Amino acid sequence: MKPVTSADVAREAGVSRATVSYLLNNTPGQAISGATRRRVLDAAKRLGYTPNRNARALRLGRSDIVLFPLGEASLSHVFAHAINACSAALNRQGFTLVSDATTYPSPEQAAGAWLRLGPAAFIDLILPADHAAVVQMIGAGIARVTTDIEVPDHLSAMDIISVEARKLQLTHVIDRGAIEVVYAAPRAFYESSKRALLLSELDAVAAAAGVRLRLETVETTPESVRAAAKRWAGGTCDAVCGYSDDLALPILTALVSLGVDVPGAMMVSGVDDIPAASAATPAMTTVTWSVDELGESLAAGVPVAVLNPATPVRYAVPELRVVVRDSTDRHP
Amino acid sequence: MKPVTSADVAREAGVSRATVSYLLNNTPGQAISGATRRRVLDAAKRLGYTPNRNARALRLGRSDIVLFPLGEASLSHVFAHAINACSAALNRQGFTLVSDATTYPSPEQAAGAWLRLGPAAFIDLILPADHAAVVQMIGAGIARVTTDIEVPDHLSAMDIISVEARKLQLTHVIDRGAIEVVYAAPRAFYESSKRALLLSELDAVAAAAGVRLRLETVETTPESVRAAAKRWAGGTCDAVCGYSDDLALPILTALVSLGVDVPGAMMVSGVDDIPAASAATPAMTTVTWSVDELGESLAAGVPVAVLNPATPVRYAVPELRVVVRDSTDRHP
DNA sequence: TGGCGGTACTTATACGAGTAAGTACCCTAC
DNA sequence: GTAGGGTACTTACTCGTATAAGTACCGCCA
Repeated sequence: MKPVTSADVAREAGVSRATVSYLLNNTPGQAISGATRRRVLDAAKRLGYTPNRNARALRLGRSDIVLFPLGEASLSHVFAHAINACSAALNRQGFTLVSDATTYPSPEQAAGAWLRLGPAAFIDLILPADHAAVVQMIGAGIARVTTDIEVPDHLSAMDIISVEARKLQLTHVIDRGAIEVVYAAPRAFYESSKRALLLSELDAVAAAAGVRLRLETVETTPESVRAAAKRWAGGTCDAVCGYSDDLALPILTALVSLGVDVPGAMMVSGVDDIPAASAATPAMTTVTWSVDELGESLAAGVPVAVLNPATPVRYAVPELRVVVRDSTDRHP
Repeated sequence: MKPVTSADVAREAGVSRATVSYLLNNTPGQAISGATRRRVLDAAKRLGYTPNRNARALRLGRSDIVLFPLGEASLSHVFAHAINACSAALNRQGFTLVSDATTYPSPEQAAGAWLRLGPAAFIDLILPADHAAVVQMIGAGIARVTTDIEVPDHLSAMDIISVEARKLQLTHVIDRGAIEVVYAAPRAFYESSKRALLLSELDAVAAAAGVRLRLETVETTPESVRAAAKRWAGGTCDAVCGYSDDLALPILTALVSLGVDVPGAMMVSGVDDIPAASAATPAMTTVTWSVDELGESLAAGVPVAVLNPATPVRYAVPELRVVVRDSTDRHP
């Protein structure tokens, strides 16, 4: 069964291909009689005509694909919702959002795969500006939609947002009266390039508040978490900030099972707002951001960017906020 | 800056476009001299030539895009890894895997977006066979790669896998000596179409083992989880199976904080193996499946399917397995 | 010396859409 | 009665690639 082309529709309706095209795209400045219009629309529907995407993209010189590289962030609930909102908005405008959850072995391979996809635009949230793929895509005339955040070399906007989230997380426990705070993160983080920035920013927050901040390496394993919890239970610190909910939640349950009073003796908070955080005992405080807003503003930026690929379109990132729950519910 | 076409390369190398095309695709049965080969390759590299994806797809009648609709499953860690494995394998074969994490308001809208994307093949794991999008895509000649699982109407292969996972979960606690089991799931599940199948299958497992099985509605909220935990703590059941780790983990911590001995007095298990499950106190038993295998076999199916879109390619689903941890570590 | 076969190309066409430019017809106004 | 202008179309070309069919040249053998 051959796909139906506009020529088939034209033949069926007894008109030329041009008429079909003008009509279906309702091109301005083209007069088409009511009778013809009806015949053509009827034929198109009867044959089940769908325009060939590749032919159209070839002719117009651009596709309707918008690429959203996700990288490691793919696992986040926050992102999943942002993508939904963004995709819905883009569909309304005739674009197709493609989110790529693949983590490529090298920037070059990512660039290859993404260029092959031939998107009209890409959303740059998790990529550093000097990433090989970004450079190549801009070179290929693909429109870039990015944040209005000032981003240093080798870092992505997401890295900056991520740092801001952790600053907010720390500020929150300090506001709630923490005097000595432990910051717990997995080794993988301490070895990543984002480390330096986050550490200096956190130190600055702690110093400004006159609070003692200690960094510790804790893995998402029962042994590591339990050993850490035992240390802290016998120590002097009064708040633990986990690098993510995935880490903070086990820490919370380990402390509770050791008989530590949370939040009375020790506050615990995470980042991400995974579903299990809200229902934990005690419910865990975490940091999140309003994502529908993000999806909408991403989508809004795309048509603008596509019409003028040379200048990147920048959108505002929605504000981060602390979801205050029992695990830090202590009044200073 | 105009994109470089094969005509540009041909002019630069002083040959015809056909020669460039034959050479770059190393078409069998075409003789090209060493000198020409070098000139063309050199020109292509110097100009930075990349074939226009849309033109190629138009000419060949198929694109190199493979679509993987994710739906609600997008949140699962298991999937994220399967996608990575699959994408890597497909890249090696010249395809681009596009995973769509969007949850569309209607099957028709999903169909629209996916057809616009114009994939050569799609991976059917989360879609029911009678889904409007599946029907339309097959009608459009898009190759379908699917599992060898027998799937009833209105259900997807993922639904079946999901049921098998829960059967395994239940079987495990029964093997460990459970006598009276509570199955906890959110209201959303009980209202979904998968409900009937899962419930009858679970009942069959319980009946065969002579075990009492009770179904309860529990939401992922602190109130709901705590109320349920309190009920069970004062009751007679000795195992709780949560519909997902997101639900089971809060249940586990709520029981522990009520002083219930897990697994001594009550076993707890989930499904998905989220990171926090492994590090919880006690570490939580869950069900997962080996995903690299899945990614590989999906990828292997694609080239076959693309060459012969009429007959769907079926791949075997990797086996589910219980990740046994402390929360069910009791010997019968 | 003419024909055959191989090498190394080129010419020409198709894929399916969008759109500028042309044409045929009718109606109105001078 | 014909020039002008609108309506309702059609013709013809274009996008960048793949490939069937053609051509030109060389060497070899009968």
